[in-house]
This record gives sequence, C-alpha cells and structure tokens, in this order.
Amino acid sequence: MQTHKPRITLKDIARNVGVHPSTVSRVLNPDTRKMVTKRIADRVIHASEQLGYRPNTFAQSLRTNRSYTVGVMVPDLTNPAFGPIIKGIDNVLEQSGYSVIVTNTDNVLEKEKRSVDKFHERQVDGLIIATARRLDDVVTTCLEEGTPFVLAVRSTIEKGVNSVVSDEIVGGQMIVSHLAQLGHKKIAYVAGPQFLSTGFERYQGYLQGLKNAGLELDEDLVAIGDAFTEAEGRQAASTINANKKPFTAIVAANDLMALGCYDELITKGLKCPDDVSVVGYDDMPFTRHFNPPLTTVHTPLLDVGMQAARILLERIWKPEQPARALKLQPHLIVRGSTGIPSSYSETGTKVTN
Amino acid sequence: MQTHKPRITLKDIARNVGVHPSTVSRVLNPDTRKMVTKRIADRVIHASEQLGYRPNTFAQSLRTNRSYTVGVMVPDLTNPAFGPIIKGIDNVLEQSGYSVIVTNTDNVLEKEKRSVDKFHERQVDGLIIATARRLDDVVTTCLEEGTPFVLAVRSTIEKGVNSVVSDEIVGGQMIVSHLAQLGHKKIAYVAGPQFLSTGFERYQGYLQGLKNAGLELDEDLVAIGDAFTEAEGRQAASTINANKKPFTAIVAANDLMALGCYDELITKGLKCPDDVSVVGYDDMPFTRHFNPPLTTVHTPLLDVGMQAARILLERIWKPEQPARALKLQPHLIVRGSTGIPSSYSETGTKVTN
DNA sequence: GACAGTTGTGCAAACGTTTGCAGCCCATTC
DNA sequence: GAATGGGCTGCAAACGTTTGCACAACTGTC
Repeated sequence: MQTHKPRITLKDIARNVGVHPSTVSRVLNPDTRKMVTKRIADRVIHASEQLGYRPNTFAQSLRTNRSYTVGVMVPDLTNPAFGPIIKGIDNVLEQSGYSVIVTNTDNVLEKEKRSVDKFHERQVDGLIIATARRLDDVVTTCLEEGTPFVLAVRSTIEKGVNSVVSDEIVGGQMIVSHLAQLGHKKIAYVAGPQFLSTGFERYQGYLQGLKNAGLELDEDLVAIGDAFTEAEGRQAASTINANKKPFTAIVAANDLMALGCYDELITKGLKCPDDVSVVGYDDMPFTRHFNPPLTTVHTPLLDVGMQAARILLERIWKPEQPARALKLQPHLIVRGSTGIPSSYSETGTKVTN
Repeated sequence: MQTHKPRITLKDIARNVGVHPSTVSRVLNPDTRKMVTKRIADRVIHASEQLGYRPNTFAQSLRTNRSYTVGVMVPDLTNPAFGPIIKGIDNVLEQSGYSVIVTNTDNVLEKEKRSVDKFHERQVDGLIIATARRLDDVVTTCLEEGTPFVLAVRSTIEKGVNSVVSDEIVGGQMIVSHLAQLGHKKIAYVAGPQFLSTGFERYQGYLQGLKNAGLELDEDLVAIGDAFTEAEGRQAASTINANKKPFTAIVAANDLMALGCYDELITKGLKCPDDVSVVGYDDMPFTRHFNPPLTTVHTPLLDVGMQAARILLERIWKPEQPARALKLQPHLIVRGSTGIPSSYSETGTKVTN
C-alpha cells in the first residue's frame, strides 16, 4: 500500500523562497521569466528543482484553454501503414511538448463521431484525421467549430482543408505506365472504396494511365472493394475472374488488397508474375518479403505523419493562415510481382524476377 | 476566420433552468443523480442537451484528481506487432471513458524517462508499458510513486508487478519440440536482447527445449542480437554462419529477426526450408505471406492489449489488490518455413511445404 | 530634491468543476 | 399541533494556475 507523494505546488515553492506564487509562476514560464530579477529567479528555480515541482497541467489548461494535446484518428491500427504515420506525428509533436491521443475508429462512422466528440471534450488543441471520407461529417464539423486539424493520407472534396497526402493520381499512372512498358494490354483493377480519396484518386490515376498508354478501359476488368482489406481484395479479384475476360495484370488499390489478389490467384492455380502480374500501393513494411516480393508505390508514411504534425502546429499557432494541401511525391518500387505478360512468355522471353 | 462557439458551462444550464450549478452538476453526474428530484433532473438534462453542454475535463480533473487518461509506452510503432496491442488497449479503455496517450520511445532509455515524466505531469490515471527491460528504472519509479501500471508483452525481474505476457518459455519449447520431431538435431538460435524478458525467456525456452529433446547446446550455434530487428537478425545469422558449424534449422527470437535470417540464407545461397528451416516468434500480421510462409509462435497480441487494459482498470479502481501476472498461452503455427532437415532430404524424403 | 519613467513584485480574480455543510420544506409521528 | 427526521437544494470553498492591474521601489533628469 503505497502512499502518493503530496503534490508540490507553486504555493509551496513560493513559501519556501519567500515570494508570491505569481512570481514563481512567472519564473517558471519561459515567456515571462524576464520579468523577474535574476537573483530571485535563480532561487525559485533552485527551489523548484529541489522540491521536484511538476506543474499541474489541468490547472494550466483550465486557465489558458490550451491542453498541449493533439488527437489522432486512425481507421485501423492493425494496418501496418499507420504505425509509421503515428510515429512521425509523435516525433515532431513531442518535441514541442504536445501529447498524442490516439483512437481507432474501425472505419465506423459512429465511432468517428464519438471520438471527435471526446476530443472536443478534452479540448485537444488540434486533430490529425486519417479516417476522412471524401465527404465527411466529421470534417465539416471541425471546420465549423474552428478546430485546427489536418488530414493525413486522405483528402476531402471540401476546399480550405489542410492535408498531407501522396499524389495518388500520379502514383496510379506510374503503375499503369510500368505495366504498359512491360507489354501488358489487359490490366485489371481492384479498386478501393470510392468514398475515400485514396480509393477514388488511385482509380483515377489508373484510368488516366490507361489513356496515356493508349489502352482502353474494360469495365469487366474492374471491381470495387468495400474496404482496403485483404478479404475485400480477394473478393474483388474473384469477381473479375468470374467475368471470364483475359487479363495479364492486376493493379490493386493498396498492398493489403494486393495480398488478397495473391490468394485468389493461388486458388485459381495462377502464378504471379508468370501468369499474372500484381501491383499494390503503399509499400507498407515487409512488402519486399512477400511471395513474390510486391511491386508497389512507395508512400513516405513517416514523412506524411511528420508533415501533418508540422502543419498542425502551424495552424495551432497561427490559425488565420490559409490551408495547405501538401502532396508528397510517390515513387514506384519494382519488385518480383510484375513481369513480362504471359502472352509474351510463350515466345520464350519469359523472365522470372 | 472562424469564431469558436462559446463554451457552455454548468452555470449556463443552471441559469437556464433556474437552479444552482451544483444541482446541475449532481444531475449530470451518474453517481449523484439520485440526489435530485426527477422533475428537476429531467429539465436539467433537457437543457443540457439543448445547449450542447460538454463538461470541461480540466476543471473536473483539477477538482477530482482523475484524468480519465492512460499512458501507453511502446518501443517502436513501426513494428507491426504493436498496432494490435494498442488497438486492444484502446478498445477496452474507451468503453470506460478513458483516453489513450501513446508515445514511442525508440528503445532509448532517455526517451522512456522523459515520457514517463510527461505522463506523470499529465496525471495519467495509469500506464501500460510495453518497453520494460528486465530491470528497468522506469518500472521501479512507477512502483515507488504508486502509479497504477501494467506491463504488456514484457515482464520484469521485480515482483509485485502487473503484467500480461505470453508464456515465452513454453513458446520457445514448442518450437524446439516441433523441429526435433521433424528430425532436426543441429538447431541454431538467433537470440534477442537478453535484457528484455522476451529475449531472455524465449532463449530459456530454447535451452529447455533442447534438453527435453535430448539435444546438446552448441554455443557456436547461438548469436545474440542487440535489438529485435531485421538487421540484427541478419547480423546474428551471419555470425553463426561464420562459425562454420553445420546446422539444419534456425530459431529466431522474433519474426523480424527471422526475416533477417531469410536474407542471410539467400545471400549464402541456401534455401528455406530445403536447406535450413527457420522459425520466428510473434505471428505478426502477414507472416503467412512471407516467402516462405513463416512458421512461428502465435502471440495473441490483441488479447494482450485488452487484458492489460482490463487489469489496469482494476488497479485504478482498487489499487490495493495484489498484482496479477497474466500469462496467455501461445501456440505454434506451422507454415512453410520448416521441414524435414536437409540431411534427410538426401534420402529422398524431401518435402516442399 | 521633486518629478517622471522604468522595473519588479504582490494582489486578487478567474477558469469550471465537485462536494461538505447548512438549511429549508414537507411528511410522519405521538 | 409540536417535535422529529429525512429528502432536496443552495452556498461557498477548493483544486493550482495565469494575468491584468495596482503599487512600491528604484533610476535618472532637470
């Protein structure tokens, strides 16, 4: 049965040094330290260290209305893509004395609303939202309430919203261009949810990529998944297969869905990349260890987190600034899951990664 | 330039209804609601909803000394093992109205101390520590200060500490037993840091496993990595290779290190599992997609998180209870990275998963 | 030596709750 | 019908800060 040490307050230090608590406060607060004589300040600092003073953040926040706390909303913590993002966020925020409250929304709207309510209740100074839909109540609420916030890895239809994303459209184009160069003509697409900017824009990139390569869209080679998951990826791939149209490559809207495609190919007895090339998106950790190593578009997740945090700090400090929509440049990482299309392989030019 | 809505306080509601703020407080607080007449209570509730009241948590916390906030310390957010743990924690804590502050310590002691200081400053009601070393200053500090806390996925030498871990020793034994059954006699071990309970106990499990199988320890077949990373795993495997002793299997202290072993084998031109079997530990996400799919010990990470959170809540509510050290049962998941040892394969009994 | 100006410190209110205490009202009882 | 008691509600203090204001003590100037 341990007994908590009694908390040291400004009053205690004041009594100890023989000054008024407000003086102590001024000394301990960097912005106001210069107001008080060095001699006294030194004694205060000494005493505060000696007594092991720790400010009471509640009292501070109550008085100042600033919590030095930031809320982060992510859809799914088990998706390894979010680890690096949060790490990036934490890295820069903790340097400025902010703490990060994380919450997992499982992609369910009701939870998102509850979370954002909770955040408001806790008076977070700002929000980083990685759950946003292309049109999203939570976002509009935050806009109305004037809460500083920035979207990570997702963007919205609304304008005037801070966000940091990777350039999804360009990424999508890169993929198709890569496949086209290898000689693929029939390129299927396993799309992510179209109500998410990532899902939507990557698909747009794919369409644009086809155009660039002079290829035609075949709607039978496109299926849309309801979530960025392995299961949905597999499901979508299976739908495409069921259409019985030939194809030599599948582009998946993210790495998880690509893994779903792997599974579908295996059950159909198709080999990747010999029979069908597969490409993902995100370059989440360990993609290079997959079987085969996954060709994918690298999104600088850690950077996304860090930049989002930086922009958020800017907005917290000067809320009047116009919104910034930062687009990081993605790049294609070619690994073993893409190769010369199977139609070519009959000619003997077949390559195994 | 948006203008923040003025905050609604108890006073506002009180004025609106025509009662004293304290009455409003009593109504809105479940524990004291029964003190006030239903008629008034209803009017208060109505008004509070109408006005969109949100309690000011700082004022509450300042008064009550409870923050409804819990700190979580993890060593490395990019390690996909921690996502599920945090998710589990968040799941159960948010149900009880607690928020989760996460911090990443990068395995550096100084950061851990800073974090735990920050947590104390913020008066978190409890801590979940996934960074603990076998003897750890942070842990002893928390014990002294009487902060409720529980270790997740790691344990300490000290007694009287709450923790939830998987039974590492049993897990280690399972692995060796599995390999022995396949016929392996020369089983190498790529150990994790011995100052971490996971590193230490898994190694103990390995030793015990050898004993159980009547095999002898060959120290040349053991190398210790300084961190649970791919790079260290590879390094350790390479060290063992350099010893020029024959072996047919490598047990790695976790999945990441196992991946490092994969890399080392590849550069040495060895095939897994045909030449060397490899097994990992943790069953982190996507291990089944690795090349080859990794045989590993499944640790129920989500459960670890959930149980840790539950125990923490217990401790927060009744601090006097004796500590609980919960051990979850791991189980072996056999996949393609283990097979009959290569010495056998010469007899023609070779199996490819 | 009086005055204005500067510098440093104390005072007290305020932030929004919670909660022990006091007191009111009404019902019950003899 | 007075005394007792119990059930509700109001009062006010307290939690630990921050900060505008007042005021005291200096400095320097004429």
